[in-house]
Amino acid sequence: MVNLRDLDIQQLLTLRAIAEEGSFGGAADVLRFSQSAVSQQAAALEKAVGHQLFNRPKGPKPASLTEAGRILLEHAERILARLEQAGQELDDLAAGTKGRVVCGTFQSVSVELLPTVVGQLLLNSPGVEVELIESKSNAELIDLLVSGKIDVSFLVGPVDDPRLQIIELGQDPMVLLAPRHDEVLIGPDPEVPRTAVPIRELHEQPFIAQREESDHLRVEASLLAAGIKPRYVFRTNDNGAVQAMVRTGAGYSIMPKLSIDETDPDIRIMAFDPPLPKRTILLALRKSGPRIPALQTFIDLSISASSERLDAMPVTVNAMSGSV
Amino acid sequence: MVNLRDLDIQQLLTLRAIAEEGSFGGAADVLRFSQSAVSQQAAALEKAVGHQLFNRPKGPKPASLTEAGRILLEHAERILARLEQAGQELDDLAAGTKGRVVCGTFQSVSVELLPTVVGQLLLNSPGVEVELIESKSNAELIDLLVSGKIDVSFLVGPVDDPRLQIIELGQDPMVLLAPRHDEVLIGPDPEVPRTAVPIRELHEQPFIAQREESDHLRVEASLLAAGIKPRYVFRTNDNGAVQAMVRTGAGYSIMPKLSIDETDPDIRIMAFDPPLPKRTILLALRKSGPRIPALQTFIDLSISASSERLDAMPVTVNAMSGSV
DNA sequence: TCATAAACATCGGATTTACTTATGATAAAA
DNA sequence: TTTTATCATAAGTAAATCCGATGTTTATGA
Repeated sequence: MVNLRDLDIQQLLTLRAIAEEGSFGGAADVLRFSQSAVSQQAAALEKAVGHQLFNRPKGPKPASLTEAGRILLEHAERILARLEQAGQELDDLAAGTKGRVVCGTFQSVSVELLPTVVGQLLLNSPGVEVELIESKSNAELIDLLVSGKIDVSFLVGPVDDPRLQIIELGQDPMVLLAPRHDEVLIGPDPEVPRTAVPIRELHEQPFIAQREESDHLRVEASLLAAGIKPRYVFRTNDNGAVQAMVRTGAGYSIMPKLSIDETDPDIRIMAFDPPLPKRTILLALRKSGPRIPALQTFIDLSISASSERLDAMPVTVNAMSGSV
Repeated sequence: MVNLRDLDIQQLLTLRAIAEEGSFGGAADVLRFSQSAVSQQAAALEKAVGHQLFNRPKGPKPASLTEAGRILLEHAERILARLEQAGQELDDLAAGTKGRVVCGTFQSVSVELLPTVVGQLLLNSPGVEVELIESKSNAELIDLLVSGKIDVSFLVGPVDDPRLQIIELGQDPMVLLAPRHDEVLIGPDPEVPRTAVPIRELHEQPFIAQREESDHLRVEASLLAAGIKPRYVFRTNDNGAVQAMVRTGAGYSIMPKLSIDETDPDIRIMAFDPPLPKRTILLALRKSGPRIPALQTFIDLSISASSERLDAMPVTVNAMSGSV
């Protein structure tokens, strides 16, 4: 049996060239080798496959393939074509028109930000595949990222991992969801509804809460610190359910703005006075390793989509001194 | 763009092994290389394709493929599979269960001898292809044979070409075709028809002749030498037409026995007294070059079929002294 | 018939490639 | 901190590969 390791792509190229040119010397010319080299390659190939591949009529007559040579050539053509194709696809990858991006995400990002990004990406590069892996846990996403199972991930800040490159996309404020025609928190003049609600008015009001979400725990802590204790009338993890409950007037809810379906006409969104702490939304990548262009496009689109949907990051002293 | 010549089948095997084993060291073990060799091969492959193919997490963590690596691996799998297949087909070729035999032939052989041979060959080796190239000219068949366009050819002897190996299959006698119920040449007693006709009785008899066939020219010369001049009433090159004309009683014909459809019930076949010179039927092959097993089978079957359908070769003095 | 040309094989030598072994570097795990 | 499991790198050597020159064979043409 033939041992694959003894074969060589150069030998297949030579086989093809000899078949096309009809002579060793001709093949040598197109391959930019000496005739001697082609002769030696041909001999080596024959030795490797254990069959005579070429008829070598003595004297000034053209060489031709034996039956074994024809069989091998057929396969060689396919193999060389596939190598070409592989090269082409790698080129496409480099050009950003092909590739697969596996992205870690969590619910509030999945609702609107991510669909926008993915939609724009696929619009311009139909050859690109995007796979999403959703998780509630920052830590799990970081693990997947570091281990290479995903290429990029949205995270909730702060994150400080030396293995990761962090891009701060912006801040996602917590907002109050109220029914459209609510009369309690909307302010004295229904014609000019308030855009911010004093948080002390929330005391003892009925609330729909997310269950065990870290966001929610942080919010609760903030309210408690201000001496405010909401009254929870329902708990669920389903964002849509929360929104539906609010719509019916069963209670209010406090949610990250990103999670909300802002097209819902029966819902009013209001800020807080004073504002609750905002979540920082991050995009994280491995520091090392290749970054395919499609991924870079994904990152760029994420940044631009965030600038429209998230609050800007607060300016830090360091950032200020960095410019000038 | 990737230069195919820089790629190497060993590198593809290594790529696959690394992907399967999840580590360079593991791949080295299954490939029976040192870890260093695998590392160098991986680096060389990456350089050749111009993309990083492996994620190499520092420390004791498994290596994985990058997107480029996955793309290349997909193609590598196909390429390796095709190499396997090529090896398998070459093995089949060596075993005689696959291959293509291109055979030169001429009409009288094509009628019955060849179908028998081909039928038996395909019965035992369905993977074998047989292609027939028919020509009237011995010289043309020899050219095709020497130039490698055909692998083997039936010829009419004598042939003495130093480039060819000649196998004498047997002798094909010339026979007289008469209508079944002929009353002229069949002899005095219709119940006991003669099997041989004295050639002098052919003088001035009506004959159907083949046009310009070298066989026929030889026959005519023999008859003329004996002072016999047939009367030609029809000439055609179509054997079937000749036989049909004879059947209707339009005339007799002299044909090589091999060309005749002996199953025709309306035709009587008779020898000559004295016999006309017989044609020697040969099988010719190139002296040099590989002979695939399917071809050898073809040769063997041709010899055995000929021994049933042709007269044995006359024993020569040389052949006699050769034995004992 | 003899020289020429066209084809492939082979030899010898230089260069390049591709292993192996040994060692280094890194980070997780113990 | 030490150990362990990774991969990378360096140095040396064995092998492969290529070129140039030359040899062999056969058809062609003078």
